[in-house]
Amino acid sequence: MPPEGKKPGYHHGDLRNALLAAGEAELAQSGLAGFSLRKVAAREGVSHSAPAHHFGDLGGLIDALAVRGFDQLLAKMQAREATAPDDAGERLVASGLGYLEFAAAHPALFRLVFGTPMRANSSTDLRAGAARAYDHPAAVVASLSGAPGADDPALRAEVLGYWAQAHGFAELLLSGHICGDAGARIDDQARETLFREAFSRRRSGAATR
Amino acid sequence: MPPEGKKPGYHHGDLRNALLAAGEAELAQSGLAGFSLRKVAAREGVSHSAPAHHFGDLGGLIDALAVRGFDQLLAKMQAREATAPDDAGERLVASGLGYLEFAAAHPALFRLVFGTPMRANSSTDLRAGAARAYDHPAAVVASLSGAPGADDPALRAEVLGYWAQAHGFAELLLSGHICGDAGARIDDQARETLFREAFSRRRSGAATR
DNA sequence: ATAACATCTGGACAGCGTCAAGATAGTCTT
DNA sequence: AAGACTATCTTGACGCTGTCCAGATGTTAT
Repeated sequence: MPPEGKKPGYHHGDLRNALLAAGEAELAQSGLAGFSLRKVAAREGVSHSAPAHHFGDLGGLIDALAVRGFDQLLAKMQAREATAPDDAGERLVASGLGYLEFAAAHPALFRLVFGTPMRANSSTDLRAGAARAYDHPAAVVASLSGAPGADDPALRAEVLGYWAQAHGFAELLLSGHICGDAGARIDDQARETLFREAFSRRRSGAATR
Repeated sequence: MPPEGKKPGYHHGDLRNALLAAGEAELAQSGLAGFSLRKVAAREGVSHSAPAHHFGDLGGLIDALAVRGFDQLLAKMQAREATAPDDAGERLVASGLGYLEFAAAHPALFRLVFGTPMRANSSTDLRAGAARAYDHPAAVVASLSGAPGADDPALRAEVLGYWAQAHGFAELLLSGHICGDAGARIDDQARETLFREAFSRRRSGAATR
């Protein structure tokens, strides 16, 4: 019966995916600070050490949540781009706005995703998820810059600068260093105006390369 | 005898400042994950609940460390600028490099500083520390843009874009999304080259405003 | 000296992540 | 069909955490 999980008919059915969903819910509700393995387990009505078999330890659960987070981030970028006019520059701005949208909609998950350090021994899933999220804006920048070689160092710098700006904007927003209070949700429209304003200067620089 | 703390002659002498120093040391050694009030207290040889009287709770200690962190960040920016040639653009780049230097030298403290959300009810000290750190790059940008009015919205956007890029670069560096491994210290020279490359595009954009 | 106060200790408590041992349910081999 | 095997989950324990509270200790003011 489980749609896609693992084999059907376990004790729980599909505990692994259920725990991931519960983890996201818990994260959205209690934030990153109060996040705990035991609360996630309790949310699914399962014993406190049931998650261990699926994720090893807390780090394992966090990594798995981060993988899903990367994919959600990517999806937000793509969704926002789909609403943009058919212009390379506009698509890039839209992608950045999608980035911000995700951070604003899921602040705790966003912090979890980028709080998880990418290490040389990180799981393959995690590295692949991060790569998917990075490759997409890279492709957009490439199309904007007239598609030079994919390994062009200038392109790499361009993507890095773009990503850093969008990411920093998101982080500062969540820290409350932009709107003055991390709790008060900044108005969507105001956020977009602010980002466009700050970002347009970067774009004009990119166009002159 | 205590140089500047509070009144002299306590049981410990100047426990508050001693705990702050111990906190930074603990942070540098064990990172943000393993950070604990009790370990900091043990470092100074005092009981596990001695810090409570000076900082209230863990959040109070963290806020106090964040205030110091902001000042250290500011100092790093200023120190780096002092070595830059006398050119507004170069000073701005130097300021960003100072930002990165601080993040690379004190990763856990950097994350603590910006992980502490600025809320409307945050302590006056914390808000003032953040303001000091923000006002400085703002002044540099203002001098670069030909010093328009301090409340010019265009200037505000310019500063925000600059800050976001430097901050995002630092965060991505610490997450391991730039060099591929959060543990491996990226070479100082490589970091600077990368940042200059990514940042120069922004500057050229700024110049055309 | 006596009172008031700031500072620090020590014990208690619930919640946490992790580990080890055992119960339960599904699958596979024969 | 029956037994062996494995995956899944429960239970109880451990040390560590932040916080609270009663009290001890040292300092200052009256």
